[in-house]
Amino acid sequence: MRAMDEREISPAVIDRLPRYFRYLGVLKEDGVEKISSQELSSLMNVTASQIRQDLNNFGGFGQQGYGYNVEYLHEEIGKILGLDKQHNLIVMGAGKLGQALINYMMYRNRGFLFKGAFDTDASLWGRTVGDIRVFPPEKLEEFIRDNHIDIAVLTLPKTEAQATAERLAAAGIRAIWNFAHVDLKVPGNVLVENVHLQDSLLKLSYKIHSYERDN
Amino acid sequence: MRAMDEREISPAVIDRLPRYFRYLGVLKEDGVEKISSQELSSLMNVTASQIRQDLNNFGGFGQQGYGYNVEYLHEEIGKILGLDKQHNLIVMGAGKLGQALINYMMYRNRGFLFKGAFDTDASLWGRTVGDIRVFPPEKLEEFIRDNHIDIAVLTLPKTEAQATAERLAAAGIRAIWNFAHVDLKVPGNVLVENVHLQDSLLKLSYKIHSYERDN
DNA sequence: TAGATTGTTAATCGATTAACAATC
DNA sequence: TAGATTGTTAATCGATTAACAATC
Repeated sequence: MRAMDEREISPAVIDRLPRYFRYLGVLKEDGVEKISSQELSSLMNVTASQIRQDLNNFGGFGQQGYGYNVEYLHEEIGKILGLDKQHNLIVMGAGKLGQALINYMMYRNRGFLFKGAFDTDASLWGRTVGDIRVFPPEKLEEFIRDNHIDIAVLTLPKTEAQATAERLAAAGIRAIWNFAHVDLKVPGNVLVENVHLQDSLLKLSYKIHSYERDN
Repeated sequence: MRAMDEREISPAVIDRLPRYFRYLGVLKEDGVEKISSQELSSLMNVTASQIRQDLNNFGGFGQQGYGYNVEYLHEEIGKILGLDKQHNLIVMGAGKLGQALINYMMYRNRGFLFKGAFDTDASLWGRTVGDIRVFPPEKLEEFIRDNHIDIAVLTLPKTEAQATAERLAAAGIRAIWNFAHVDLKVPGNVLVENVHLQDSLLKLSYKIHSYERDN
């Protein structure tokens, strides 16, 4: 029934967690009360076996002969993802992408609070994006400390990204959501999640040409 | 020396191709002429064996006793990724994210040409983002045909995403770069690459809490 | 030629799927 | 209780790493 000990969770499982969370959220909104691994599997296009294996990495959330309670499972996966905690974010680089992320993510994600943005461009200082103020970089360390910032969103040119990442690490940031077109080198206690948009577009390009070669 | 037959390339390999391309681009810019799998491996934090295996899915690009010519390998991986071809793009949804993507991606990626944007908001029609014009949705099919659009960037609310994807598929689009917070159902000949920003942020959140549990 | 390093086969490791006993 | 479906172990499949012969 339970299985949560100190085993390492595989990256493949972690990759799938947000997707489970997303589907369960939709089911919950639709008023679905219970779901079996078989039903969820046909919905998500994965095997029922994989769903049960994945979930059992974190504990037994289901009930034999019944299935899973949608609301409960959604809640529990939310906790596994850390959504019961609050996160305070800053955005490094208040250019087009930084501004868009503030606007795009701010209201969608309860629990992730954008607290400020930083940019070297003095003409942006004091201005607001959404209702987030842009500050000069020299205020960074103080701001991180005073506002308990744990996540920095990095939307800087690749030339500035590495130096800024190091400065963020030194200032005690916990995690970097990296949109810069480089792989960051940071101390092991700073966690990095990359969104390499160029890489993603290149993959799509590959698929197009690979498909054309084969058909 | 060669190995390119009709074997299926694994998704894991495809995932790594853009990263190889990126590192080789930097090496090339830095004037590095040749590199061995061993040198590249320590740079990229992967095994030399994996690099050689990955590359040999597509052919023998190296030379025994020498290594790989950086410029040549960069060029060849570029071709594998389809970067020798031109792609014409439209953006569906000219909101903050759509606008940011146009500005962010437009000048960085030769070969990917943004041709137009579409939005239901009449106040945007005729306006430009970067130098890209925003059109009303009723012009979509005609525009795709006339401009040989092959990729659509989808930055719409999830409620509209699926219907729009179907319309794009019917209009003959080849691929969708999907930023909407849903998994699209499209015919098998339409290729989809997802950028699920919320999922990515949730993964980062998981890592933070998992790290805190373990330390 | 000798040294270096690829291309490729074989061995290992990890992740997915299948099967089924446990149990609600 | 009988039926259903989980939790979990075992079997399979695929991906990564190691090893080495081929060869520049």
